[in-house]
Amino acid sequence: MPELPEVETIVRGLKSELVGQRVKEFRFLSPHLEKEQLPGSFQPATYKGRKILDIRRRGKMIIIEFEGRLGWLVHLKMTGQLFLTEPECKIDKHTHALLKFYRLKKELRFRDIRKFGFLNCLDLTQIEGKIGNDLGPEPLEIDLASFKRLLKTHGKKRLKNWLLDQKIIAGIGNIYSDEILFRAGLNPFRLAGSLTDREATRLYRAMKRVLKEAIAFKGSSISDYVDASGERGRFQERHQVYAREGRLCPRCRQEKIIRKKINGRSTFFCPGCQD
DNA sequence: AGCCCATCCTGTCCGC
DNA sequence: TGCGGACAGGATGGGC
Repeated sequence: MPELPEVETIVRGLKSELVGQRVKEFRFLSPHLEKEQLPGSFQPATYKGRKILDIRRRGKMIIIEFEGRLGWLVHLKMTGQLFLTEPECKIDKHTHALLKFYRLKKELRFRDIRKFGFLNCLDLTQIEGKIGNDLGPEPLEIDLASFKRLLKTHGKKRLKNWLLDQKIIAGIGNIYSDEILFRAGLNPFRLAGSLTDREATRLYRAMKRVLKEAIAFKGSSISDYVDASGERGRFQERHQVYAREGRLCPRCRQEKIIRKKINGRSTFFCPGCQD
């Protein structure tokens, strides 16, 4: 479900309400998250009485830091949600974990229809190790020269796959890769190493612009995504190509948006003005 | 090395 | 209305 802009929106919302709050209770509501805990994980009871010190994002991962170097490493995958709600609000069968606080009336819930997501209870050192090994740089922090270098070092990959590869750049998913390539006017089948210097600069600027704009609109809500307060995003109204097969291209107004599969993922683009 | 496909799981939508 | 198949924001691993 969520990509960088959605995860960033969730993290900002959670951070503003939860930093400084002390845990009264943490429990799993269904067996699957508990069963998937990695070796060396902490029991939920370990978290009781600890304050939340920080909440941050790395790529599409969410890291919640508790006192005593305890953490949560959360990935929402396709349908995961992490949101605050009133305790009276009904808990359905897709809600898998619950966190209550002493002072805050609202509770934090982890809900995930397809169960692809994870919530791992680990030591901060383990979390940082996992993240450091698996993820490429942040798209909103990388500089132009490093970006161009990455295009060359993974030059045989198609642009679509290059953008989706979390080890190259962390945080972009299927919606934003299409929107970025449209904004840059680049064909998703092009090889990363084939871009001219000017095209590479265009891609870099499109990436920053699309992601920043999407964050300003609080992400895209296609079906399940909601932010930390359960609100939907509005960037889906600004999508130029994603899920707009058959519609007239908003740039050239000549060709229609088409859909092709790349690596099993639906890819939407304009065959006229994306070369 | 990189592409394609299946896989994890549940829900929705579309055509017959 | 029911049923089967395709598809969905992610990531991984096997085969080619």
